[in-house]
Amino acid sequence: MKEYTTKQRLLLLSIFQEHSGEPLSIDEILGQLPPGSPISRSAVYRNVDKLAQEGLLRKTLSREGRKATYQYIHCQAHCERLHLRCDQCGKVFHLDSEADENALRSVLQKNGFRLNEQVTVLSGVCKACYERRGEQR
Amino acid sequence: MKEYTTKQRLLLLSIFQEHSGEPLSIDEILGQLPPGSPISRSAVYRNVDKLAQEGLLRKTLSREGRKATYQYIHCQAHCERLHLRCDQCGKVFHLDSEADENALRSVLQKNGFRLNEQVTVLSGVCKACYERRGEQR
DNA sequence: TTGCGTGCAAAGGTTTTGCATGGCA
DNA sequence: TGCCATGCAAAACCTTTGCACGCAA
Repeated sequence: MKEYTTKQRLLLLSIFQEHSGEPLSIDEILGQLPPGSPISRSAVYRNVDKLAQEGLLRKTLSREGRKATYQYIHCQAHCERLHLRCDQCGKVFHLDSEADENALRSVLQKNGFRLNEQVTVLSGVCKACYERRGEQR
Repeated sequence: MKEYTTKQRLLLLSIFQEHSGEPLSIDEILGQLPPGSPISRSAVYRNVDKLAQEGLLRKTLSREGRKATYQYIHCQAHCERLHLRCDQCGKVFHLDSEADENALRSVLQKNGFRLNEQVTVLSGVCKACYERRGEQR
């Protein structure tokens, strides 16, 4: 089964790279495309599905929980680093130091938990987002 | 705005408590109900939505990504413990020790990451699931 | 008794699919 | 040239909504 690198696929990848880490719904993807882009709605559906299967995108629910969203995973599968993901903006952050990372790993290991690099994220709210919301806690 | 505790709501809560931590789709919920249960599909939709808003359930995507699923959060909002969630079975585990937990927290804090108790989970694959799949790694 | 929650059915919105055509390898 | 991916439109599917009625408080 041959695979083709079409301009539609490349278009989508470029959109996701521009919005690295942000979750985009199908409509948002279509909205981000330059006007007159040679891609149909169904091609968007088919491509993001494929990209998600390949592990390049992560599929989640939109904040309102109505639509599916996709976000680019810029950390490759072979990348050994854990990361944090913000529930508000969808951005993904690396840990500051290797020591921090090792601390996390050792806890996980002790608890019999296997790391799955593609999905090993801590959900929460990042500094920028909770400061922007003016919360104190 | 008054609120009523209906038998439909109680039925759903009992289902979710029985399947504590497992993600259930609307159809699975309906399937789990005793035959002839006095509840309609739309009441299920309305109730799980409400329960999710109240923070009793978490809404996610099914493994195939086609349907929404809901899982019971048995850890109350005031519960200060972090937990691990298995992507395979949806079960939620507490950390073994308080020391482990503190180690995690300190890493998060150092990285300017705010904990959101209701969503602070580590995704991965639990021991039971990866042993069942017969994987080595 | 009041008015929210329910059940039913229809509407709405999202995603998938079939088929003829186009374009990458 | 062969065959996968696309585009379009229809179908399928999931979820929400309107309305009259029932039931919890």
